[in-house]
Amino acid sequence: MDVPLPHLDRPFDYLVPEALDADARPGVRVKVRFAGQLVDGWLLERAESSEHPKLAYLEKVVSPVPVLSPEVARLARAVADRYAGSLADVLRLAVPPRHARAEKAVTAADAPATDAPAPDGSPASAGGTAPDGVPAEAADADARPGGRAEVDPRGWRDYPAGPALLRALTDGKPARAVWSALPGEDWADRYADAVAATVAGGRGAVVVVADARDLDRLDAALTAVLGAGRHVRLTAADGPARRYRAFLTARTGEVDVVIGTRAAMFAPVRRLGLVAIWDDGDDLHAEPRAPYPHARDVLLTRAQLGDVAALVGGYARTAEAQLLAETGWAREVVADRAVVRARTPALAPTGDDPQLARDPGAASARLPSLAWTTARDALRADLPVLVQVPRRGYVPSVACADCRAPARCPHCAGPLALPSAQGTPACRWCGRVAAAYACPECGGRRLRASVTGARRTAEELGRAFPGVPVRTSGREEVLASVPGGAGLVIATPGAEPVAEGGYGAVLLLDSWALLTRADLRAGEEALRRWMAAAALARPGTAGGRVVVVADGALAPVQALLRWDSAWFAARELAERRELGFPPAVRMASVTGVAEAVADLLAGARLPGDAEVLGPVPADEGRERMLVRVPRSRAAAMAEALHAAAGQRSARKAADPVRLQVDPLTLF
DNA sequence: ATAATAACGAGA
DNA sequence: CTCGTTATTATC
Repeated sequence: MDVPLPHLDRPFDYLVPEALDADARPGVRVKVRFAGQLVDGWLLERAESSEHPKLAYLEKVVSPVPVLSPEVARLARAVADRYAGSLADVLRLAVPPRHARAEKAVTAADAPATDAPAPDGSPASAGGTAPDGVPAEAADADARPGGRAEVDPRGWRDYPAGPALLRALTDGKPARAVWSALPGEDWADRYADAVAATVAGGRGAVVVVADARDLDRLDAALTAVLGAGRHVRLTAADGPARRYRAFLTARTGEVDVVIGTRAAMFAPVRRLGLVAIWDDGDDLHAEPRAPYPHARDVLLTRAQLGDVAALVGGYARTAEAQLLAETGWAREVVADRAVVRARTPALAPTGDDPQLARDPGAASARLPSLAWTTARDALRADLPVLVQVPRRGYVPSVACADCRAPARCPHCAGPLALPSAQGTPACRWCGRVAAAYACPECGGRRLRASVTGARRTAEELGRAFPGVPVRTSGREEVLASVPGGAGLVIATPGAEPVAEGGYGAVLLLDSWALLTRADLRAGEEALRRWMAAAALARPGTAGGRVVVVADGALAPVQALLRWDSAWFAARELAERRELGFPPAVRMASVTGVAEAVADLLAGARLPGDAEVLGPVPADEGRERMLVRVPRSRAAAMAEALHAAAGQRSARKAADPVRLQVDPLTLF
């Protein structure tokens, strides 16, 4: 039933009229009369009989195409349960809106082929709770052709466990890996290897990446390895028609490799053998619509349910990936330290003190002198230089309104920030408020917010290095790649182009904008962004250098300097265990007006060891409570919260309450 | 949303 | 005790 009300989150039985018998197959969209009105729904399974005394007839089969595969139906139910949401909400994310013209085009093209392979050969039990053993996909895999082409494991040889991973994929084994990519690694090629190995074993794959640029890269790499037409892109950015078309291509089994952004995480793939996600720390992987599932968790659930291999990779490792490794659920695929050392660019921290910049060039660019000389040397060697600058939207730092000198704390020289538009500036390091600030340079007393954007940094650096071409890559225009040779590239985090041959120098200037964010993940996120940029530098042996403007004693900076995000992730996870934060525990946030939140929690039969924390004020006069349970009680908590939401919706409680399991931000 | 049903209270 | 009104609950 395609209604989002939590108390209606269960299957309903209908009679199938004679005329619809042929079309009414599991997985089709239907229309039924429910409480007097026509509503959309999903046909989950056919049955001989029903417990229910008086059944109504199915009104209509919207389209005879069984868009919902049994595997995805089962997955959707599991995801709804994990996130305390409704099946209908998950199905809205899992199956793209129907596009009649696209449907006609696809089904006309391969009408004879659609019935023959019978993608759902098993008697479809999509109801969710009834586990019918091995899904059809896994059973089919045994029928894989014996003679299979080996995939060249060369690219994975730098990782001792790599070649074995590829072999396992080809053998159809449900290998699970947490991969830490080496700096300079062409991750898209490695993912293409993994997909090719899976395909060689006669099975399909789903790969999810964070954004369009990563998708283009993976697309190109896959085309190179598999050839054209073996895979399909699934992303909301392609528009409804193309998206639905791509979806159908996968659903009919025409292709069995789907790549895409998080819209692809539910993609139906025949004989699924591998799910993979690249850069799982990117917050774009978190679905912003109810029930807010995270692509990593959806894919891992999929792997778990279907005996499917899983690959979680990135330059940096998340605490969640670390948990997979520590619990033994997945195996680490990492390079030996000697190889890491050989591939890593020369990394150095530097202070942020403008006094250090005695060179006139450095001063005019407002760069610490080490950053300036590093860039200058790389340009002299005819190598490109990448400068990572903060993105707008972070709490802005503050500068003198007259001379533009950065405003610093008179006490500890930390950066000042304005907590609100009209507030008093306060130090981000020591927290002291600087009520009567006077600029040490010019004596000015007025302050202005100053996140120096990519554009201005570009202008200033252009002046500091006359004659050098300057490119910017950011929100408006994201560059995929830049040529080798002397040139400056100014990019915001996540928009760094790849340079031909690698950058001679990478300057990471946005350190405290990242590190001082009031966020559980601030350190992890800073490291992730630094590593993503630093990975584009040449190895130290080939002259690649990275300068990070940050205190070298800080743990994320240490992790960057040693290129050891596993160490940082282990530390981070240990800390979260101590503090009782995800992923060490499971949390849920309950957001709404105070009475509604209290009402829901009062009605929730939470497990005995659940802790309820809060309230914390949320935006628009609402408040937020957090519920925390040990991971072993996660399912019980989700069930209790979903049931409580059901009670509320059944009695038509007016004020909505938002339930989020493992919300991305906790504060 | 809306209809069936249970609960309730006033008036006969 | 009945009728009419209102809260509650289920909706195939």
